[in-house]
Amino acid sequence: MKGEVAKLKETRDRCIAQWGVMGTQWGINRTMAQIHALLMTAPEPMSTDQVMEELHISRGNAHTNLKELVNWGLLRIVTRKGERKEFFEAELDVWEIFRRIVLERKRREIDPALGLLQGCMAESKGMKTAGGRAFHDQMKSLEEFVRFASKMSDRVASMPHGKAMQLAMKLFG
Amino acid sequence: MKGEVAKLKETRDRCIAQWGVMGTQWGINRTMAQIHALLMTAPEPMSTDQVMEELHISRGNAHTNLKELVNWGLLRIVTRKGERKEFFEAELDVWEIFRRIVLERKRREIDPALGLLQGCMAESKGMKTAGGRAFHDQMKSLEEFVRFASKMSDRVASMPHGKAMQLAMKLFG
DNA sequence: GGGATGTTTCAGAAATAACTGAAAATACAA
DNA sequence: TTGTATTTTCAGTTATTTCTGAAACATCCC
Repeated sequence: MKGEVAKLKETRDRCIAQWGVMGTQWGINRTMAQIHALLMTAPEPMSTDQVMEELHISRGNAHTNLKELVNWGLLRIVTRKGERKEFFEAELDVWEIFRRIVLERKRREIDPALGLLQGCMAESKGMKTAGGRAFHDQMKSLEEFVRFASKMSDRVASMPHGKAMQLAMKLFG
Repeated sequence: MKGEVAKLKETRDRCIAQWGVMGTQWGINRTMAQIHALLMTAPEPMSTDQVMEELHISRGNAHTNLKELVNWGLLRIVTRKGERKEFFEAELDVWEIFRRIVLERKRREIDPALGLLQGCMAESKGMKTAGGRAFHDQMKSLEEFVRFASKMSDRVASMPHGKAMQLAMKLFG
């Protein structure tokens, strides 16, 4: 019979691999998602070298993606007394993970769209032809909605966990 | 001085090009996003050939992406009496666009993650080692949250526009 | 059937994104 | 300052995704 330790390793490895595959569908790269899964399930912080070895990837790749995850706020850098090496640990609180992802997506996906729509609205303002007015109206309704979505993202992401859940429960039972 | 028609064309073209660039950051391909912008700002339904000509793309590319947008529910196929050709028109209602995107993303991003987490949870159930229990607990808290997010997506996407806005206003006024 | 019109598929080409490995830069300790 | 450990960068390579263009397929009409 297989030992529990071996089975855990197997399960965890498959989890990491699959999380990587899914990452490509979330618009982040495979390695970044794998590192995230690796560290979310690591019993303690890991160094760049440990990540390289575990995932069989190069130093450059490990480094770049670790730092990118730090930028997202999904990993923290920790150091040990007397050691210069950096270790990385994952944010484990699900609400905090959610908040970070919402804010980052807003920044990358919503804000640029809003800027574009506002530019188009401004340029088509006051047009007299039917085509011009139709374009302006369409841009306007999109802009209003995207601006609203932007605000909602901020509001949700600024709520504490308990409050958000309480609210959601009240709404949706 | 530049005519309004020319200016509109310029603005619209830049809008389409930029929407395409942003598409790549949303995890859909450039052409698909461009076609979406093209049709959202088109005064009337367009044929595959018109789309090809407007965006300077091949038939295969136009076809594949038009059909993909139909799958998302962001375009509809319309036909004209006595004509065999298919024309495409965009969904213009912002709430409907939002709903479609939420549902599609849930299907692609949330549901697969939920499946993976539930599998990992099941496999690590009842483990006795500290590592095994920690892994199980982490999977469980992620699973609970993702399952919750899945439910929220469905609920929000099933609300009529008016209701959703009314609710949002009450919450965040 | 056979021709005309339109849609779908797909193998190979082109473009884009991700990764490697090594060199350069940085930080610290002696 | 000099040596060592570590981080960062980046040019070149590899992998993946997207696009093209043409052939296959479908549908309708004569």
